[in-house]
Amino acid sequence: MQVTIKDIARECGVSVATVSMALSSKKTRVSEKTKAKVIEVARKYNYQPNNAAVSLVNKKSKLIGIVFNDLRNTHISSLFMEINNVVEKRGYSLVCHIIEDDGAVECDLLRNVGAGNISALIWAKSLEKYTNEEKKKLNDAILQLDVPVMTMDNYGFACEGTDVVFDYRQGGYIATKHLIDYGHRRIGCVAGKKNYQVTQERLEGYKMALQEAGISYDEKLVVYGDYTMNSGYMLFSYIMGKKVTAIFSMNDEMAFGIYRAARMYGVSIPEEVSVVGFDNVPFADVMQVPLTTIGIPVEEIGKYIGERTMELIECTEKKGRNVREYKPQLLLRGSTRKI
Amino acid sequence: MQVTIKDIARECGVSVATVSMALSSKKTRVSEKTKAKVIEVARKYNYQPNNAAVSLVNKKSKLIGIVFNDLRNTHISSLFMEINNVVEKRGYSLVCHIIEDDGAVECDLLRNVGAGNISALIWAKSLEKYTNEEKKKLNDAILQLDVPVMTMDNYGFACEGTDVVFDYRQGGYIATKHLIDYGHRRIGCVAGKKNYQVTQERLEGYKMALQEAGISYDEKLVVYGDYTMNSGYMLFSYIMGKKVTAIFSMNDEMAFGIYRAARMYGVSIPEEVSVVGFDNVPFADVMQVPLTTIGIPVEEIGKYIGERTMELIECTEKKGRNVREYKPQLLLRGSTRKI
DNA sequence: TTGAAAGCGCTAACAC
DNA sequence: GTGTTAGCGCTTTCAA
Repeated sequence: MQVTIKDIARECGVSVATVSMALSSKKTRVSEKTKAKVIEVARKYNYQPNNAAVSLVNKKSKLIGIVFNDLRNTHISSLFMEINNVVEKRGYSLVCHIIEDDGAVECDLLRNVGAGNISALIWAKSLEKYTNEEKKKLNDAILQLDVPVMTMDNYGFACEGTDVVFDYRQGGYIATKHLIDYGHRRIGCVAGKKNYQVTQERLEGYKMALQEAGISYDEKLVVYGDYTMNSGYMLFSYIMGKKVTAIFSMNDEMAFGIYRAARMYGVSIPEEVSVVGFDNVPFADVMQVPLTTIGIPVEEIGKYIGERTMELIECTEKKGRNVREYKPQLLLRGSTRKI
Repeated sequence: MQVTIKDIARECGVSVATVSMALSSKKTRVSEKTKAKVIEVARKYNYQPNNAAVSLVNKKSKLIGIVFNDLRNTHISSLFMEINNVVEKRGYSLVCHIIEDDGAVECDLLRNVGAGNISALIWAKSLEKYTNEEKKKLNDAILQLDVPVMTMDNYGFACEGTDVVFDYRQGGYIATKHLIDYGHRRIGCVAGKKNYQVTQERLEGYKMALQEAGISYDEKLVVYGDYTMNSGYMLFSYIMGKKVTAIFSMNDEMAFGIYRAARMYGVSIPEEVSVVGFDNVPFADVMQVPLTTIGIPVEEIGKYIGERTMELIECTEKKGRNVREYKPQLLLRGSTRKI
């Protein structure tokens, strides 16, 4: 049995209220002497306040909910580590919720999350193309949580928090433009899940670059995967069948799948086909032919999310909702060549 | 404000006790009629019990603590996903604690964890070579938690739970033996953190294989990194300076670092040096020269940990402590060659 | 079958 | 400066 405030009170010959105040970090009217005594006894018994009790009365806990799709992607796990690093230092812990892509489940999940007395929510999953009704349902569920919510996309939530967005459109544009600058005209696109907002944005960038160069858009050159390595692997033969000289892969994972398939089919990168990835995960630079890719400042983003979350939790005045945008960067490596 | 049991009681014209019982999954003596009514109203208001209150009275929460070093390693994040997948289905969530390698911090962390009203703890960080005093302190802190504790190593904790261990010694042996079978006599070892138990075990396997083949152990051929890609990268030139024809890398990450360095130095794998990794992360199979490595059944292990944890939480009778061991497997790919 | 009441551990008025 | 008390939302005796 953990020792409680009551045990300490008894031992010190004071009331529980005094103990509570003495142990509180707020400035109180407890005498130095009593305070010292209480702290000493508390330490002696290795006292730890019961979080459930504290949450119950404060209506807030030291827990921050975090929701994402898949942690196996290095890009996500790096983000996670960065966020955790910040909040942990302030005594908060992340409670994980991993969610498959399905609007219905999201609301169920939120009911669950809401019961958890979290102090904030970090919604790090990709935004999908929701119907208006789905959107409304999700927003209602979020509002009911009544805590600040950070998102990684423009969810349009009406609650306090920040939408931390990345300019995927620009990223798609830069990647494609680079290929065009290298003389490619027939550029395949291995896209991610079609119903993700971030997929559509990258695709717009891709189209924009093509249009700018006077290359007509051919939807046969665009093929949809699911952002996993395996999907890149599976899609390779289709896209090569379209006689492309270059591929824009919407993330590095899929690009790795492409590498693997290329090896299998004996197609060499970049001699026979140029490849640009997206994310800049650490492995991108390990390959025999390092992957040219679009960099995302994950450390910076993670740190910001963590700090902003803490600020929202600790600041009493409401701050409303704002947007913070990060920009892409082309990382030129070995997987693309001029033709 | 979330709706409470009280609101429902008022609306139904019954007492809170009745509502509580009606909503409980245990068999109760509430009339079907009342029960139906209560459930209907609860659903109407989207009622969710307040976890803090439930925890406070039950002394248990729907939270499971999990402690690890670094999630960026695909091997760890896969494990995490598997575990989460199992416990989430049963309504539990994982609360993350990431911890640097330092005994002192561990106990601090545990104090923190203990305050969180978790129902079980999954200690998925590597065991270090502790002094007896450190061991005792850690064990005491663990005992005070008074919840089942799963570990991924032989921590020797005295509490209820399971040590899920992997035969790293055998893994080290198999990896080295494979190299010896391929005719290598001068085999470098890029080890992980020296103070980790798992490092020492792999090293023992390495030595065992050498001895068996009548090759004398040369400690100059063993060099210690920290299991990150970067450390493999940094250590490459040293180990090549020792004129080895093969390298046993204690994990895949470091092997990738070796790949990268090899490319930089223009050393080809496996022509000039054979490499064996350890873990079998998905990327191992992506490389131009796929990495021969030691497989760990991560899915199986993660699933077992999740299920065993749930069993320990839900079963009332104490189950004591047991050990479950998993075995390594050599995955022959392209990074080793006969000489 | 249902209700009243106590209590889980803690905080914060309010009283002394 | 310190103690008394109410109450956070819920479960669980014990009475009715």
